[in-house]
Formats: sequence, structure tokens, C-alpha cells
Amino acid sequence: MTTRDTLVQAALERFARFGYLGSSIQQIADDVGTSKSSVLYHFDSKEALLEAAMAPALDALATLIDALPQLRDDKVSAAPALVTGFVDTLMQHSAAVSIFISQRGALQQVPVIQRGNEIVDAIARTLVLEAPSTRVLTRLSIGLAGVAFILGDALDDSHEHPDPAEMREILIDTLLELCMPAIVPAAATTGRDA
Amino acid sequence: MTTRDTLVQAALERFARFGYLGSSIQQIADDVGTSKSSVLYHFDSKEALLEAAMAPALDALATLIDALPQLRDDKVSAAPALVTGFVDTLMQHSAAVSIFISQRGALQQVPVIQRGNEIVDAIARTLVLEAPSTRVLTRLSIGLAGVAFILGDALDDSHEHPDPAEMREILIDTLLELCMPAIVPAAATTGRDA
DNA sequence: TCGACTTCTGACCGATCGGTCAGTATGCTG
DNA sequence: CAGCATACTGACCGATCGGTCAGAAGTCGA
Repeated sequence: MTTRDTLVQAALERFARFGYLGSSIQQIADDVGTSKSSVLYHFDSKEALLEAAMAPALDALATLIDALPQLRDDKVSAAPALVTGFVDTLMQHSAAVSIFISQRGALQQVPVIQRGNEIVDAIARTLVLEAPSTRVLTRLSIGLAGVAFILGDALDDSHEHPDPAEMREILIDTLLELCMPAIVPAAATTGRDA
Repeated sequence: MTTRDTLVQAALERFARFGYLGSSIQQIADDVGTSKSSVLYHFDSKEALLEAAMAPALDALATLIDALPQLRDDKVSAAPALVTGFVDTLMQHSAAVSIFISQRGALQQVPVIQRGNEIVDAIARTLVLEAPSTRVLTRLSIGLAGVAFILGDALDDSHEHPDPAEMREILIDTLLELCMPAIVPAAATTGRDA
């Protein structure tokens, strides 16, 4: 792995754990055993490092959205597969997702965060079944923010974490239930854990 | 209102909008038209200011929890009132709630955040019906984090916000559904918005 | 009028921040 | 070998950070 890649990885972990503003270039350099100057050789600025770290996640989500406008007419039957792919992508990029959710407010003017906001809007437009009401949009926000929070919490090693496969199943069920309550049989979620 | 109170209010808004690390004492002083030295006269440190700002919310939640261990035996019938009171408290202290959720990771070693973590654990113990399973705990986390995210977003004046009363109703319904799916009739949430 | 107390301020401190720059080591290419 | 690009470093810069401190200004009761 190139130095640049290890820096991106270290930045992803630092930013997710301690926040963008709570992380310094020096700390990230120390994490990978190089110098601050080396970081600024590979990336023009701290913000450019953030963008490089977030880009793969945003690209993956954008690709996911672009790939499925063709099934816009049959959202109900496509929903489970859609949400499944969505959760998988979020889990693959959990650090970036966690960064976006927790730093979104503080970094409103940063371009890469604005791009994330646009993608979230596109996701909302894709997942919402009917004409957007306050209720359905609020439930969607709760689902997305909640899932992102869970993924961020799973990066913390101060406590035990459940099996990723089990987590995946729970996230898919819950998100589906929140986004499209009309098409999810209630029994599927109420009687699962005994 | 005393200078101290206005400082607490300004700190609450700053921290919620830009994060604790993204806010400086100087900025908060400027917000209320005083000097940085004046802030540090009323509060020993920036961290003490954060604690003073968070305290009312944490006190309210702690009081709410302490008040209801007696209905531990009949959680099912008590649940709606419990969640309603809980959402009301969160909405009354939305800035502090937003701060806690978004800064929790970056400020793990700050005492007032640790106190918040303990309160969240107590809330989980109170709201969970059965023996805690991964599924029910995950759903609870999604609900709490999602609701907190919504409340933080409502502090942002860059876009329109729905009626607080409508929001309250939606939050109560959704949280109840996430925490205690077994006792919530699915029809209550699926057919509401048409 | 005289302290004593509260409130508040500007000057100042050391530390750290993001970022610049000149220079060095290495290795490929002609 | 010379020449050039890549990778990297330490010294340094101005700005800002949280926090200290001596003192000014106003209020109060004795």
C-alpha cells in the first residue's frame, strides 16, 4: 500500500473517532510514522485529505443511486434489494459515513460535505415511495442518521460489538420498516428476537 | 437575564451548530458582545462552560428516569406516556441533545459527556421491554440517535422546518415503534400520512 | 470617604494549529 | 555520468487557541 493510501486510511479512522476539527495533521502523520510535511506533500491541505478520504464512499453511493432510476416505476418490489445494497454500501464505508453524519453541521461550507448533502437528498428522493410528507421524510432522516450512528459506534473499540452479519440484517429490516412501513409486514420485525 | 445565562445560551447555540471544537471562547464572547476574559471570569474553562450548558438537559433526563422505576412492572401500558415525556424533554433541550450526539465521539474523556453516556444507558434500560437482545438494542440506538439528529437539524435555519407539534407526534410514534414494536399496532403508523 | 466585593477588560503567555519553503536522499532515464 | 522527477524532511511562519493576571470601573454598606 502506498504512503498516500495509508494516510487516507489513517485520516479516515482519526476523523471518524475524534472528528475533523479534533484531529491534526501532525497526529495523522504520527499514526503512520511519517512527518507532517509528508502529509502536506501528498495532499494540498487538510481539507483535501478529508475529501480524498470521503471520495470513495460518496462515489459508491452516487453510483448506487445512478444505477437504479430505471426501476422508479416499481419501487415497492424493488425496495428490499435497494435497501440491502444501500446498507451494504454504508457498512463498507462506515468510517466515512460516520464522519459525514457527525461533522455535517460543523463543516457546512466544506465542498465534500456539500456533495454528501446532495447525495443524501438523492437517496431520500429514491427511497421515498409516495409524495414526500413531513412524516415520511422525518422517518427517513431518523433511519439514515440512526444507521450512520450505529456504524460510527461500531468503530469504537471501548466495548463489544455484535456480529456484522446480524447487524446487517437488523439495519436492513429497520431501515426498510422506517422508509416504507406500508410494504413491510409488521410480524417480520416484531417476533424475530425471542 | 444575567451575563452568565446569556453566555450559557450562546454557548449552547454555538456548540450545537459548529461543534465544541469548532467554537472558540472568543466567538461566544463576540456573540453576546463581551470579552473573552469575561467568559473566563464566569466559567473556569471552556470545558466548564460546556458542562454548565449541558447540565439542565442532563438533569431533566436524570429526573425523568428516576421518577419512574415504580412502573417497571407494567412497561407495556406505561410506554406511551414514558416515550411522550421523553420526547418532550429532548425537544425542550434540543441544542444540548444535539451537542451530545454529535460530539460524543470526539469528547469521550470529558466528564459531562461521560455523564450523558450513563444517562443514555439508563434510558435504554428503562425503555427496553424484554431481555436486551442485539436487535432491540440496535433499534433503540437508531431511534435515539435519529431523533437527536432531527432535533439538531431543526436548529439550522438554512431550510424550512415543520410544525413542532407535528414533529413531536411523529417522533413519539416512531420512537415507540422502534423501542417496542410488539405493542404498537402497525396500522397506527402505516396509514397516518395520506 | 473608605475599603471590599463583583464585574469586566486588555495585555500577555506558551502551545498548537495549518501551511510554506529550501533542501536532501533516492532512483530512473538519457 | 548528468539530469530530472518523486518522496520526504526540518525549520520556520503567522494566526489562533485556551488560559493567566494585574488592574479599572461600578456598587455597596460601614
